[in-house]
Amino acid sequence: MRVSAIASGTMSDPTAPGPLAATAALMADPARARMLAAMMGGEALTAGELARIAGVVPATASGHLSRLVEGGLVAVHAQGRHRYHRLASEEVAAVLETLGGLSARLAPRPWKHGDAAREARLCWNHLAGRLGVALHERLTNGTGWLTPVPGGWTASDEGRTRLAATGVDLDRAMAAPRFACDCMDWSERRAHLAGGLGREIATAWLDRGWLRRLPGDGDRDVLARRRVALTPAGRRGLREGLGLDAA
Amino acid sequence: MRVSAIASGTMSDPTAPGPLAATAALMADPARARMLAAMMGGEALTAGELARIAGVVPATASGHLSRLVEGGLVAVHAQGRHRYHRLASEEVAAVLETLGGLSARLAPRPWKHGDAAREARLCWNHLAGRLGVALHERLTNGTGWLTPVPGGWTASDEGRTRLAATGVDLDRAMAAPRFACDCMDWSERRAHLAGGLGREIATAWLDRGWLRRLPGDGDRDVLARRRVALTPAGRRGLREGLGLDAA
DNA sequence: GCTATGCTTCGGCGGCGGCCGAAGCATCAT
DNA sequence: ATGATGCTTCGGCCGCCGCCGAAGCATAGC
Repeated sequence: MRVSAIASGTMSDPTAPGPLAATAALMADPARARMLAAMMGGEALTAGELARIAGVVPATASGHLSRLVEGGLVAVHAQGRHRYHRLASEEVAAVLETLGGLSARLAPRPWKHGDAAREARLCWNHLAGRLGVALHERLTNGTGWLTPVPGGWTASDEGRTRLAATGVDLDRAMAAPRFACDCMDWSERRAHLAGGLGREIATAWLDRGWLRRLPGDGDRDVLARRRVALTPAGRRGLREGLGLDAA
Repeated sequence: MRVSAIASGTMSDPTAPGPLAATAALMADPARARMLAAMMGGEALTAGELARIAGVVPATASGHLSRLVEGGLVAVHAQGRHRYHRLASEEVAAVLETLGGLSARLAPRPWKHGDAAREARLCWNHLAGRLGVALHERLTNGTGWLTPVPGGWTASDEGRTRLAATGVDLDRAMAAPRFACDCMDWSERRAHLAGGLGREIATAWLDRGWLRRLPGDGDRDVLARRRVALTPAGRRGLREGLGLDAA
């Protein structure tokens, strides 16, 4: 009978750590969590930078990074005497994003960061902060350029035209596993745009000089590293192309 | 200037644990992870049951559960001299699901569980295992009863009719935050159906006796607790209603 | 009342693991 | 070659936390 088959030796040791716990443990250390959060900016960072971000000496950071690489969360790329680290996959970024969102909502602590990083920043590879929320609002409510589908959003013809005119590569956006979906914003507590479209919007606007990265405070502040600002050209482009008046 | 504002005291302590690490730490302990996995079955479990599942004495389990409740991952409901625990929200379940999926893919270790739990089981609130994968296959490939949209799946008219005929409440399924999306199967390494539709399918088929819960091995085996089996009526219903021949 | 059961709190033990400084390699610069 | 820089490995310290047994409450049943 079936039950005896389960009770027999074929079942896994119930006291085994389990893969979930192992992966969670990698994220559970404050220093490692700061490193991972920093890598959510999308760029590859050197071990030294990550050590400073995490607030530990290089020796400690090296150990942490080894474990993250070993655990498959981080990919490393040696170049000269530097070793560049980045998240291993978009899936890792997605897990960190959802886990971070849940954690932020669970922790009722008021958001301590100053307003600077709330204005506009990159979240993984797409636009977040007040600007990201305003864009989401503009594209979905009222204009109908994005219309809801079960798991996210799809673009109307008018929306495609408008977005393409701002330099966004819609074909590449469609090729992503998800075209457009919501990503909860830690600071605004409202949704902004993620998925392939979010990524293409951010890269396109950075490329054409509508957005520029702002220098952070050294590399201590995780959020500051990802800060971006709308340039005058970008402000004009958003008003004329999307009818979005970024205050 | 902006940078000085960040350098000033308004920024959070960069050495603070951070909510992400704190939440991850709650999932990082093997015993707690087993408890959380057990609660993914959807039912509320008593502290004693969870202690046995986790393989620790009640005293230890009590401590773990306190921390999970304190951390907002688990909700507790006292009734008589029992205390029933369940996951605090669907969002928690979603995070566990994605984190578990990532972990399973990262850990290349072969799946140790016997075949029993692989046949058919409930994953959170929807159908998984071989039956879940077969159903997913049937609904998407060939029939086109589910058609892909950016973030998941939508149902064709034919698909709605077919599913409604099996007792699925499509209105309730549509009301969910996600109608239908993929959930990676730990044992099969292939997608099965999650979202509102997945939930409604499982509840409907359990209600009409097409599926029945199987008794697990006491409550030691997490997967066994969630095992279900197709009844003869269910086998017939699936073949006649959906053209799905569940071997 | 008393006893049994479910659960929690308390105290103490032990180990995992994070931290650092020092030393060892590797790479780049002069 | 010689030194400087980036990074890793090694060794030792220390604290956190998971584990258990025992005792303390609460509820249910007699």
